[in-house]
Amino acid sequence: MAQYREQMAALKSPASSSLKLGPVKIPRAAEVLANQLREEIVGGRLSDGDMLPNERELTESSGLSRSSVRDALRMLELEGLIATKQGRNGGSRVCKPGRDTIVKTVSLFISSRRTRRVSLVEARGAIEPTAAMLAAKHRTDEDLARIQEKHAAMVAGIDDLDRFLRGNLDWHMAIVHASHNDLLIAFMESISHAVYDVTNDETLNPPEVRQQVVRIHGRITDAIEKQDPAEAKRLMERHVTAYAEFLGMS
Amino acid sequence: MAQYREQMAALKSPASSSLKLGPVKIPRAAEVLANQLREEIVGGRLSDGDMLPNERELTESSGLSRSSVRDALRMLELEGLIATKQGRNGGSRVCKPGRDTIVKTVSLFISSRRTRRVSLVEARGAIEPTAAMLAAKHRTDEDLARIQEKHAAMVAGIDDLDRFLRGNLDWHMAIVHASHNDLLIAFMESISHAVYDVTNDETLNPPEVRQQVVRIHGRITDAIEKQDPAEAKRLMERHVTAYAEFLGMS
DNA sequence: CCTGCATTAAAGGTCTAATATTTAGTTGAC
DNA sequence: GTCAACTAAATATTAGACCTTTAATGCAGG
Repeated sequence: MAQYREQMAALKSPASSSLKLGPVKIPRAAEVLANQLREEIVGGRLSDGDMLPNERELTESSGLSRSSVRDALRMLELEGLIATKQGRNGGSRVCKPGRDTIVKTVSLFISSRRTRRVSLVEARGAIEPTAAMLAAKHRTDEDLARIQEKHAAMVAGIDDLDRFLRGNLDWHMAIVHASHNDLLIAFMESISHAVYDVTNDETLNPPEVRQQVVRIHGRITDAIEKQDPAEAKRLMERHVTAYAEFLGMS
Repeated sequence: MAQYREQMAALKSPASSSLKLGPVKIPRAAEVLANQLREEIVGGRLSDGDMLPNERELTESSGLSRSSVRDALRMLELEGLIATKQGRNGGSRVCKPGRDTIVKTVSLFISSRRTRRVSLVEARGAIEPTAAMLAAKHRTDEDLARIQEKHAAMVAGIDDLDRFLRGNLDWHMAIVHASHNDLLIAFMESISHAVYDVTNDETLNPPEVRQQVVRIHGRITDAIEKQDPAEAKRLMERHVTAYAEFLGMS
């Protein structure tokens, strides 16, 4: 605790000289501790699956109060770096953050900024062609089966907007997953729900558009089956820009 | 509080029938409150700049303890949905989450999963061509000036690896900013530092590669100046895939 | 032997209440 | 009028108690 107070004091000490300095960040106790623990984790001294000391021990060794310790643990938990379990033999276990952490953050970003439809479609247009190319390059047989299955589901549901859009979403996500690139998967998962919501409208999916979508999806699926990266990318690019232009006109 | 206990009890009530159900999520008091407040915010009943009730009021109206209320506020703060200020007239003010929230999350994801270099470069390869295209389409004069400035800085620092890479990074980010697409900017900011770290190596940037990089950067800058989206995209695509292949060989 | 129940211990979850610190306004001396 | 001291209102932190959950343990009865 004394340690902490010193840090505080140092931060607030007057800059008596004429140094121009930006706004001073005053960290809270919990943040300081969280930073230390985070450093231990990403620095590799604590690895996946290890247990953190329990709250009371941390309280002692840090010199902070239990509330502050708990605040720090909550932060790490929200960051997806630890998972906390109640009960005997419970405690905080280190774990690698999953894609869901990214998805939550980006989803909040999108919905609270009311990101425009065009921005979403642009972002999708950036990710999907590359994802399709990588899928064609790296797909396994299970990946392919999944993609074909989702495509079939969409074709079967072409007359039902909900089923059609659901199948559409699933097909796109199956392709991105087949890229085996965690970052692209996370980004795409983050925006796909928003894209779904924003295109969930009868007028944005008239029958002739659906027909065309199904046709090109089929061709892309084939290109991935044949493991033709360039073709998969080219077709996917045409597909997303075509739909973007269609949206732009409506 | 009584309310909360009821929820708990309901969650644990025996499913007397033979329903198969997944692992039961047991929310904590603070989470429940956080969810309610988050809903108020993203649902639009509280908008950017509004003040939340202070902690004691929330304590009263929620029936929870102050610790739980504070836990909830901390969560929202970490999500970037509120900013809390100490002191008189302090409190929690609603704010839109910024890109930095995404950047932090994704950076943690990358570093704690030890994401492979190739994945990073693939993700960059997805984002940048589209960003270049959008930059050519939507750039302002200030955007262009900034891009040209960063390009000049890189050229000037071509013999100093640090300056070269720093200029490289800045140029790429300037282009992405000129796309005026918040999602692409956030994604690119998230990975650019990692890409920088991962390519910060003399052997990955021999003189002849630097020369070539500068040349094509110049052409891309020109395409953006001339507002030629297709050309900007084509060149950027060639640029990133060329570097990806160079990395793949080394 | 093994099943099932009660007990217990260890951990996190919650509540209360007090104290410390920060910050914006207010007042008063000059 | 201006600056310093004071005051009030808010969050930050601490302390300690009690509650709830969970797993291990032990024991009784099959």
